[in-house]
Amino acid sequence: MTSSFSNLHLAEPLARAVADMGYESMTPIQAQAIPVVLTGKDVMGAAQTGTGKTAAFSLPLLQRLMRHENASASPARHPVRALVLLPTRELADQVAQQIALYAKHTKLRSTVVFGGMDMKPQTAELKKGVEVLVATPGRLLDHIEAKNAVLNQVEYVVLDEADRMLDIGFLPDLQRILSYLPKQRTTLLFSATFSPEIKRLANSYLQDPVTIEVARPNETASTVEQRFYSVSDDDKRYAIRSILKQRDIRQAFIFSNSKLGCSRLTRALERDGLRAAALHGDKSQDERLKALEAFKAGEVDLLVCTDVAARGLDIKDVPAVFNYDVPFNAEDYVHRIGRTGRAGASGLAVTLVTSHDSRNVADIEKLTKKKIEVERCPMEDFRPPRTSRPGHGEGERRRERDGYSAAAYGHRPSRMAQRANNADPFFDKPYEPSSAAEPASWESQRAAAVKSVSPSIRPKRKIAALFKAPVASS
DNA sequence: AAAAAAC
Repeated sequence: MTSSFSNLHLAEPLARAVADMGYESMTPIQAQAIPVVLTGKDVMGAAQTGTGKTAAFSLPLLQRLMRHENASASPARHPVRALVLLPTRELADQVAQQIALYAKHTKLRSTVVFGGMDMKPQTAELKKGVEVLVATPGRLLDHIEAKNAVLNQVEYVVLDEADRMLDIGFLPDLQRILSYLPKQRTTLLFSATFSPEIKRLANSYLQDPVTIEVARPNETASTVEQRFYSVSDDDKRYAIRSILKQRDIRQAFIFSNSKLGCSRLTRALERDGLRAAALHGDKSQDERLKALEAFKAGEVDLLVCTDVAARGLDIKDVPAVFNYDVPFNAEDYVHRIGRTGRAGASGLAVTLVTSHDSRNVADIEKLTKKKIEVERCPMEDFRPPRTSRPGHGEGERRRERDGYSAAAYGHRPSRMAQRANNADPFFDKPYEPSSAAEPASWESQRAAAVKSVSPSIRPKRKIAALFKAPVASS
């Protein structure tokens, strides 16, 4: 076939590194991007997750840097010539390791700097001089301001997970970093997802770019089986345990929308006797790296994480991803489920859906252009009987197992029954697929909510929250 | 509604 690395005529040290790693044929993004990057043009590249984007930009980048590689030990003779920026520390670490492998037979030097670690060893590496610098934005700015890193000779800048790097949270730092770089340079942007707005913004950073799209942007990998299960908040953890058991799955990523939720879920799963570790931004860097390593080594089965782990992390053979919470951004859904089904392997992505997630589910459907069926969750009964409460007989146990059904009891639930059952008529009702093609407007959702909620059983502040307009997004 | 990235 034409898409073999041997047809690329990479410089011998790079070809040898590729052979060392056992790579033979290129993935589509590699086959398309490598020749373009070799020309030195600006690139905007979109490809599905897990298809080898790192090699797609780093191999041709190294090849171009090799034209003037330099064996001298002086930092002045080793200016930073290529800068690779990433949105999380773990990702910077991973990409740096990969680049070091590709460059190992060349004379090119590379290093990585990110926060949460001692500055000194990073400074020492920078002072020795590196051609390729991999970094997260905050720490890089620290090094720039401390004059540890001089970027006025950068020829190539890569924004990996580019849409995240360009979003509002990162943009100020990114702008400052870019202001230290020469105007005359090559800029490469890569991601699996690009929204139209980000695409427009991205184009303002590129000169006469070549756009490479090997798949429809935002497309999910066909190797991932996607399931959406309707559950109540209280049953989420039991749902996960049921599915793990039924599918005979040992390892999985479990995504939570908040750091607190992530920690709580981890503790609860540990109490259930499962081997879980938490990974989120409130953990020390040491704990973060340990959690990741333990998961990679198979010492931990469930990596419970926030979206810090949604993008780019490449761990072999992770069979499943659970969305304990439906992500706020549909783009994050695409990235999260991209942690499984990598490099052509098969994977399972299970999203747990409650009644207040309709809108986000609709957004996912719209973004991925894939019809979503919300199914009944296949649950084994992991729910513990709550015998500690007084007055518990067969009826209560059945109710807790099957959920409260007014029909089954032939009457309307009393307020007390509702509280005892943790039933919340609006927030805890399992998700019901709506026949409406378009997501309901916020106003109509509010109207429906107000109608369905009797003020007498709702605390006042929750009602007030329902009336509060959402903050304008943009 | 949250998370991430600097101390």
